[in-house]
Amino acid sequence: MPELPEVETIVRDLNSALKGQIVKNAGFLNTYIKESGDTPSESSLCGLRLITIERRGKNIIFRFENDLSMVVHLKMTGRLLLGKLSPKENKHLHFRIEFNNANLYFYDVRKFGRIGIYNSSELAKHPRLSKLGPEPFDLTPPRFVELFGGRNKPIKIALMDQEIIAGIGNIYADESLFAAGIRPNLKASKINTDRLKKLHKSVIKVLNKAIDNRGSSVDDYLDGFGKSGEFQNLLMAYGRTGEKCKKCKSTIKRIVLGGRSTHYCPRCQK
DNA sequence: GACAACCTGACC
DNA sequence: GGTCAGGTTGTC
Repeated sequence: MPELPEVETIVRDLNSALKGQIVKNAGFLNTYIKESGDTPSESSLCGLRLITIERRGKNIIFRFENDLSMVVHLKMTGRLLLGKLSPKENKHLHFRIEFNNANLYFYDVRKFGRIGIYNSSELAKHPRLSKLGPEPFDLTPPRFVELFGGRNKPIKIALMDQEIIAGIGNIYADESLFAAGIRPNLKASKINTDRLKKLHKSVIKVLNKAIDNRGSSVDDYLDGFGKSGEFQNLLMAYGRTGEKCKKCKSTIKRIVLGGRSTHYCPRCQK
């Protein structure tokens, strides 16, 4: 479900509500979503202070005292929601933490999401986190060009590759490429430096604008308070197959790349 | 690379 | 009944 802007929004919401609180209780209601490889049990969080919550790519990392971290990946339909009261029975509720002043719930209809608890040495070896590429906002234009320049694969596939750059998924790959005027299936190696620099600017602009609008609620995404985002109303390409391009009035086309629906304007994107 | 798999639900 | 869905991972 969520990509960088959605995860960033959730992390900000949760930090504002939970930072500094003490864990009273924590537990899985369904261990199916427990990440394989995590070792300390969830009960070891009890009594610990939540130092802060961080985002790394699409991953959410809760930092607790005692060198413990909890890693959450929401995948397609996962949600982290705050609540004062216990929700009534919900078959999609899989994990909960009670803090002294609020509760945090993990819901996931499709059960693709994962939660794992690690100490710092285990966290350093985490198979997904340890291989993650740089954060988009940390990249200079030359570094961005270097990262994508020689790649012999469609630029959209490279943009969504978490080991090349972290946090971009299907929506923001399509939107960034629209903003840069680049066809999603163009091989990265065929794009000259100026156009790659333009793409870098577009990625940053699109991600920032999406964060400002609290993410895109196309299907399932809700923020930490259970509210929808607004960026779905501003999408130029994603999900607009057959509709008129907002810039040139041509019809938005759909192709499949890397097994994912890909939307672009054949006139604006070359 | 392409493709299926992991799951459930919405929609045609 | 079939298709599709903000993701990742393992197998051709």
